[in-house]
Amino acid sequence: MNTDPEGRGYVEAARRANREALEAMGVAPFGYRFRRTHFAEDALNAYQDTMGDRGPEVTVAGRLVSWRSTGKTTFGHLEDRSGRVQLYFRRDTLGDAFQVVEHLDLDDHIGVTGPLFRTRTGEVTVRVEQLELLAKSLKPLPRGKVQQAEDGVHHFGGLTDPETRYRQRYADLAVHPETREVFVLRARLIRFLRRFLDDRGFLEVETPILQPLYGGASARPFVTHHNALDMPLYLRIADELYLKRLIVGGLERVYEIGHDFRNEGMDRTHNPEFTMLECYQAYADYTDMMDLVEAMVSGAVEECTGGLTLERHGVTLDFTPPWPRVSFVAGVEAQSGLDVRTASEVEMRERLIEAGVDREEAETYAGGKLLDEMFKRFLEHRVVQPTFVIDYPKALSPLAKVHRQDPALTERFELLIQGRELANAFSELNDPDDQRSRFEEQRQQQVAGDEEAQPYDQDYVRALEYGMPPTGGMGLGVDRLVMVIAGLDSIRDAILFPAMRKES
RNA sequence: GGGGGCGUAGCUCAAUGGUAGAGCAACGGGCUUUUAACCCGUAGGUUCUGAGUUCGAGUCUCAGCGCCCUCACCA
Repeated sequence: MNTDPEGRGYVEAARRANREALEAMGVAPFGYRFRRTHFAEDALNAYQDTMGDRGPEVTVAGRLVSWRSTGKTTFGHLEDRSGRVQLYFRRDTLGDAFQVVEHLDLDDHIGVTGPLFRTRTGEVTVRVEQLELLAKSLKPLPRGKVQQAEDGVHHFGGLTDPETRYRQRYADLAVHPETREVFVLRARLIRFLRRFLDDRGFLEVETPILQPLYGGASARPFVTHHNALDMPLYLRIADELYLKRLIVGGLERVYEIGHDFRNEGMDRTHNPEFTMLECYQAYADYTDMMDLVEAMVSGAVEECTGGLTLERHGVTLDFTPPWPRVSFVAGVEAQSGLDVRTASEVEMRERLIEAGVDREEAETYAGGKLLDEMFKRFLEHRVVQPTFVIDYPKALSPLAKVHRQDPALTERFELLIQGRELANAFSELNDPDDQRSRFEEQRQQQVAGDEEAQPYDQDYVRALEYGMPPTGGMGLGVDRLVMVIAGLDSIRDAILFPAMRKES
């Protein structure tokens, strides 16, 4: 590569030469402000065919996304957040200003003014009479060519490398309107979730992200250090215990939308920091939370897509309530032939091995882990349509209340869609003595080497001792809901800046 | 963490172990209604990094870095 002293290539050197040429003729390469009268989309709509060659004058601003010079004439497209509009630059219209046009580059930000007309090929276009350079682009975006044909939009080249798309999300967004659309949809979804809960009397709150003691889920935390206090702090793995303290405090209905942090593996459905919605409702139980989730998620799908069905990989997902409710025990038994409440661990392990689990691996399963494997193997991945799996075994659910009709079970449900957990909810355990003994169990597991065991939170037990009303609680993975609604296969496509290794 | 794949021009990709190429982008010239504009010409490379095998490595071997897929764990 023929580089200048700063290590840039010849392509960038050419843009810098253009910048210098513009500065030499008194054109500032970076403006301060610009007032537009129309977005691109509005400009297109402002033209009527009866107007002929002299449509209304518009002032638009945006980034140059295409550029075709034919000598004394140049065509290009300007893109703003609403879309694109074609620009037409004529030497005899612009006079001396045409020299500026000759030093523009693809990706520059400009503002232009002029009347609308329709070209010979039928496209509504701005005949540029005034031009202002707003920001010079010194580095070309990795832009492919786009051809709009009758059978759809065709892409030629462009930014396709996933690593570059995530690391340089700004370039991905600048080049791909469809990427911008995902995050517009994400914002609309979160706005809907807030409004939904606000309308039902839930109070939005903020609880600590830096915590002296983490809890509320089983996961390994990130640890940091507070210098002034000289003590370790943990990034929260869940909001749960703080939100329930607020229920004790009488706020009755609270929710929080924020980031949780879990120091675990990353893959297509896991990012180390992710967005969780948790909400808690006093005097409610898990059946109330099921109604809430059903209304909230189906409402979100309708808000974002206009309908209640989604096409995903050839399957139609139907969000029309009510959704099927399958009991954990019956669902696993239907596929495995075993009732997990009465079957022996040996029987369950043998059944898993028959189903294809490695024998050596299966021999290590016991207790809650074994039940979890039975669930994963015989139920979870088979659930495609929105479905509530309800009444989980007690061993799997240390924070949930015991089922009022079966002491082996808890009042808990998960919402599954496409074989994935989207939400998890309980009738919350509010007996402080019971909670204390469950923390004791966790402490023993921690001593035994379980790095995900939950630490004993004495302050939380103290709060429960003051009396927490019966409460229904729910947590929902917002990134995963975005994935479902936007049809994304990787959580990285639902997060603007997904976690990446340090760039070398 | 285990297994598999990939890394070449600004972008997208080629190249039997034998002179590293193409399209687009860039630069120069031409063209006053084009739209993947077109025509003529020019330039552009530490083939991810480092060792090794070889007369000779983009290609083969080893190590490292990064990304993707997959399995395990977790939402």
